[in-house]
Amino acid sequence: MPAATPLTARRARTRQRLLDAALDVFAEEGFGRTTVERVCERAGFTRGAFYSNFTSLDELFLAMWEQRSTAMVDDVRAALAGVADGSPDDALRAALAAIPVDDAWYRVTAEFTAHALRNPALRRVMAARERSIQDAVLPVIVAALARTGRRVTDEAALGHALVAVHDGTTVQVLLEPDDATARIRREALFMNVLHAYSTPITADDR
Amino acid sequence: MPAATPLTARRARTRQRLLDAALDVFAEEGFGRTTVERVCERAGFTRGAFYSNFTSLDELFLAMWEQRSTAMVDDVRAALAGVADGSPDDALRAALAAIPVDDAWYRVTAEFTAHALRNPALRRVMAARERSIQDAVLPVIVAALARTGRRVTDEAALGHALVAVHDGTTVQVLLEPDDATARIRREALFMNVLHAYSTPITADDR
DNA sequence: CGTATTGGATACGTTCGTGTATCGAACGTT
DNA sequence: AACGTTCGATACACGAACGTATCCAATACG
Repeated sequence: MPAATPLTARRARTRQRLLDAALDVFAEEGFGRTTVERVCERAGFTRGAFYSNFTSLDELFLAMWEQRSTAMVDDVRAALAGVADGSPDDALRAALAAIPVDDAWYRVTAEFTAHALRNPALRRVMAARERSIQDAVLPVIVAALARTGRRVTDEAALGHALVAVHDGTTVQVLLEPDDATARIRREALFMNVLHAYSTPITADDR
Repeated sequence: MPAATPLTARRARTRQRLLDAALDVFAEEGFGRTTVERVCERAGFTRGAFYSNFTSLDELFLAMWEQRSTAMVDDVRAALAGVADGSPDDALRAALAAIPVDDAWYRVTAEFTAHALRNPALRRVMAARERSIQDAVLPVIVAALARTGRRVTDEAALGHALVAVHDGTTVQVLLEPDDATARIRREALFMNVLHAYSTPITADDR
């Protein structure tokens, strides 16, 4: 008889269904307009189920966000790791182009970020995520660049630049759903930034 | 006796007070959690005043947003126009660094953008703003670059890249309030992008 | 200076979401 | 197979925000 939460299989299932529903509803209704009731009905439960699994909507959101956030980082990391020892620039460009542009996830993240700016504790959560993105993605980028014969000059600066470009261009792509130009410009900007923050390794280096 | 809205001086004053209050409250409470009541009490009115000036909270928000948005664009344009015929790179860099990073405005815009992705009409509003930014800012940038001896290769691409970098780095600066590094990185990235999308004009050009 | 009109305040009924307290049913353990 | 435990449903009381309908006061106009 565990003291806090037994966490049986059944419990885990409904918890996950609530988490999944949360992403959908938060994306559809918006961060501030989301209610406990709608999340529950989306998950096929009543509020009773919710209150026996979470204590507040904030708690549910945070749990959902952490889960999805780490999953996203893993996805990106995997996509970039796949570059391996292929052809030079094009493989890298293709890998960057494969980074998913997810409508629902963007909305949730953007609104949560805005919200986090009001709350020191949440701001720390966002800062931590930024760090974990850097930690997970940068090594892979550096390695991929090395395979194309380039050495990164300032890793931290490159990391932040890539995140900024990613975030900034994601909106543009989403706002122009049927304009392929946006995606192309995005990829080009990614490559330009990679280029700006690295130098070719020549034979006489070092 | 005008048919629609007489728009007397008194009316205009309370309208403006409501618009000003709207920015504050939307920034503080968030897009979804903002209520008519709070906006009114912030402006020093009751709901009666509101409903005799606007028909819905959405209408108030849009009016406020258009007003502020064009004001912001004008500010940026003015800041960049000031580069005039000064010293080369540094003046441009200083001008870019002077672009305001406004906490409240960022929150409002970010949340509104997320919301606009759900509504075709609003999405068009955002797209129009993007265009007006390009139209207002690009010529000034191109001119400033020309004074430093550089010619822009792809104006549209540069415009979108600058907006993306602006948006992406603004969050980073706001999330790290007391870290000067973020601002410096921001400026550096701006300059790198300007550099990537332009070439030096040499004597043998053309 | 007086009167008509407009702008904003007050009062009201309604809807919607919340959180708690209670109850019934599915689970798994021996 | 029976029984105790846990999970989720149902019922309830409360509060918040909305939008309208009505009323009083400030303003503009003759």
